Amino acid sequence: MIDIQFVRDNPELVKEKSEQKGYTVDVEGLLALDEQRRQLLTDVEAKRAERNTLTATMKGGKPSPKQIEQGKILKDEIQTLESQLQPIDDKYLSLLVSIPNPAEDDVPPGGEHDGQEIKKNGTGKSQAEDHLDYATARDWVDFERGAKVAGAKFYFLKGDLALLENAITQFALQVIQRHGFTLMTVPHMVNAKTAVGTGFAPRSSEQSDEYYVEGEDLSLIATSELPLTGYHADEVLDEVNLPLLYAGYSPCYRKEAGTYGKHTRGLYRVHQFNKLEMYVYSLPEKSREMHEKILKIEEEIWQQIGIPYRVVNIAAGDLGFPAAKKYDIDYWSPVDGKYLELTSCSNCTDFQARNLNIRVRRQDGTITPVHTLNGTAVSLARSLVAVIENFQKDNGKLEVPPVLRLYMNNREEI
RNA sequence: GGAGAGAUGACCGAGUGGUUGAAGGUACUUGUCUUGAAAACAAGCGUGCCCGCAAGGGUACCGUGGGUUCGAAUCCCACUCUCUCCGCCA
Repeated sequence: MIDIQFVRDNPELVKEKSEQKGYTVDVEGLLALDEQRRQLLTDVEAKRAERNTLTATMKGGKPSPKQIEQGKILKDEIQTLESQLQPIDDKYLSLLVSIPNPAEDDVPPGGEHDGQEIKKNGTGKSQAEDHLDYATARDWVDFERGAKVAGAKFYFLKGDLALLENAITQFALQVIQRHGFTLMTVPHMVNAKTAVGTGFAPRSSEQSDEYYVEGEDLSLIATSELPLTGYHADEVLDEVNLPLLYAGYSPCYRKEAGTYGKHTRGLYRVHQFNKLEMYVYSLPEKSREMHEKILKIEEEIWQQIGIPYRVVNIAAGDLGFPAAKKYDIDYWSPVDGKYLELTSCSNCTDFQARNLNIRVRRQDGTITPVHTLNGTAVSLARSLVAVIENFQKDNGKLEVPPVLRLYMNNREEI
């Protein structure tokens, strides 16, 4: 959630920034409730102070009937005030959490198509065979049987393609380990508190992309960002230990409801895929720098594998609720003749940390929310699409990118 | 899944209705002593929110949520988690 003090100090800016992200928020309503809430809180606390003073006079001895009578009156008054405060408090909180994290000033305005290309690397081929036809012909992927055992958009990877997935994972893991990330396996389900705190839609929401476990307070994770954010919930971290660099490896489960019409063929958009994720807990003043660093690591991975790509500074309207800034890396698709999203990294500033009460004790003794960042190292199903499209050889084989051969029994092609 | 025990501050650990935000200890910070360190001694040492320019004041918090009471860490109810034993099991 956003800092209420920031809203009090910058009501117009908050409104503007929210609209820029595509959210209509009731800032005036929030501030009015904030005002009411503080007034009532002051009243309640004054009454409680009265009660505390009264009970202090009754310590030990037997209270007189008169004292008890006075206590009963105070009790009623407190209850009345509290019952007035409760609904205001609830409404106040629901309005507060409806405000998205404002985009940073260097985020371009606009929506999905307004991202700003800030870099291009490598030149791609002009054409290639569609990855699904290519992989199916070689018996590397089986969507039909995936549908049989689970449903549409589920799949089996087989043989060399499954091995290639493993190779990409291993390679990426080596890269990020060199940069200081600690590998973690994580729970593949999280409770509502963690999911909502991370910024994912609550169970009741229509637009939720998560799978829920019936009868349990659990949802399947859409990314290891969820458990990795919850990992330090309700903790006060020590400044000397920051930044904390975690690498989460897990399957990601997504309903992908409402994505029809988007690029959906084959492995590009599926209900389940494995992902190696970088996650960072950072000092507030270091988070922008960390964000650039995560981007550099992602670039390093794709440069070394040899995939042509571009980097896009995502526009405000396409950022998502908790992110203040996001970079996507889009790979060159010779099949579609354009760039398609491959990875992304976000700076969520103190937004998730506020929700989940994750703070840092500074050297000077003050305590403040940390900043959290996440970035894809490799998102597997999609990485396979990028490699298949960009490494087809004339002899009908798929070249194994040189840096991956170490993890593929030194094979040069498959 | 069954039975039992438990959950208190950074940590250990007292506390079963009334100066308890919480004894005592450890750790930490500062000071005295010391050539320096250790030891010893002294002082300090939770978080959120509200009011206040500040100094400071108020309030809440002893797993979570309800309840009883003039008053709850302490009594009652529900839930969550941890530990031990049994069962099951990769």
